Amino acid sequence: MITVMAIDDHPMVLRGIETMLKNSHDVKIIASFKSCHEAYQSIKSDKPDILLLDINLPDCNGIEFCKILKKESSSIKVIALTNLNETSFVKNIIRNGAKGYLLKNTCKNELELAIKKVYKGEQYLQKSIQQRLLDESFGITSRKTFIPKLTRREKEVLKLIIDELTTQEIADKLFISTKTVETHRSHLIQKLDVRNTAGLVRIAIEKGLTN
Amino acid sequence: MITVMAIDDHPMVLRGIETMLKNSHDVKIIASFKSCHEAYQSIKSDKPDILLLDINLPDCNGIEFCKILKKESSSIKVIALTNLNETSFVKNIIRNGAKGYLLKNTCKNELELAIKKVYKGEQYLQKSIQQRLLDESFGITSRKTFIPKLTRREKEVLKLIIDELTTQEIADKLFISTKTVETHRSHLIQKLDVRNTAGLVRIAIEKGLTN
DNA sequence: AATAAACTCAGGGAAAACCCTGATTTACAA
DNA sequence: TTGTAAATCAGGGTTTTCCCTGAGTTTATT
Repeated sequence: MITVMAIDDHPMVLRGIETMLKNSHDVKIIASFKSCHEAYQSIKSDKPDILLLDINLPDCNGIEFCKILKKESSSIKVIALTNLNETSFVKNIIRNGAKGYLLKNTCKNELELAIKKVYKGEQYLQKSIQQRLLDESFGITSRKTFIPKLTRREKEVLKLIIDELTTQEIADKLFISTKTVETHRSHLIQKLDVRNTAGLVRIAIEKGLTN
Repeated sequence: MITVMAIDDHPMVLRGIETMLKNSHDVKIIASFKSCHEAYQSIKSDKPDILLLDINLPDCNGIEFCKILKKESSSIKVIALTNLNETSFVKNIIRNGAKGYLLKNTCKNELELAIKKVYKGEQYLQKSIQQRLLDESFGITSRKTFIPKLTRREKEVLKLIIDELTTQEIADKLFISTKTVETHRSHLIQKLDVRNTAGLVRIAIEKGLTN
């Protein structure tokens, strides 16, 4: 019997999950929670095999929570269960340790299948998500699949750019000259293959370089 | 016994609704559908008392569907059941004949209560929605959830900014002067309460204003 | 028909971003 | 030891963004 916990802030969705899995012979929901905070202790003590995790949650971001869990105990396997149909979120949470990604429009069979696959150590992505990732990699290959190496300083500067700081302000904050910041900026623009600040921010968010 | 139908494209949510109402003595779910199209004939023939209706649906907009049903003078009473936590949607669908508005984070008791109230001819709005409508009429806007209305043109310009186009390029593309584009830019900066292009891109992506 | 909102455009100026070449220092690895 | 990557900084110039005031036109709503 595979033990499962779920975190979602919608009681309706939790009920739906419970109902979908109720008659399964292999999968058992042992608890469900409205927030990460509520779930945390139970996960620690009861150690479920699988966690179904929403991303938009009231108290904390699902991606962050996934990261934390992975850092602390590698045994639990996380399946993202969310409405966010954006490849950037998929990449981001997979990069942070999730093994599956399902949209909430999934059905009973797929949910059960995903849980079993992930339990066995495989990865499970919903078909439509999989297709979109493929399409994307065929379409904009060079840029989107390439993850450039950014130096420590470049990442720092990038974060501050995203926080709307100007070159002058960044210079003041890091105790370096504006000229140095400009150098980092142009390196970032080259490395990330964009044209200006707008592209910098977009790519950084899409690739999750903000963390 | 109050008869209820539900339309939602997420099987999970439909299951949740069914489960929530299963043990009720006064309310009975008689059918549920993934799209308006599928539901239409059943509504016509079986004439349920209440329709739980999502707004974002694959084949048609819930608000439009509500309008159509009301135009055909069916006696059915519509309760919007959606994730759209924006007063504009509430006002819009209420204006088009809906009698209730619930978010999907509602619980069993509230769902049942709302159905009963609406069945009796009363209006039912979820507490948080009600409060926000009140706040709004007093001119209070909470900055966290506040998503300003962008005009058609502003959205167009915003998308092109995110695509790394310069003001000049945007002007060429939209066949307007650079000065006009600059006006839109500064309106965007004001409305979204940011300091520069970086903030514009970040907020737009985070709030999903790109669609 | 009247009001409001949206869209358009202009001038002028300050600030910021972008681009290029070139250079020094530090650190770490081959 | 030598080479490479990283981080630092400068000069000097171009382009873009940002900000302000002001104003005419179109479109939607009432």
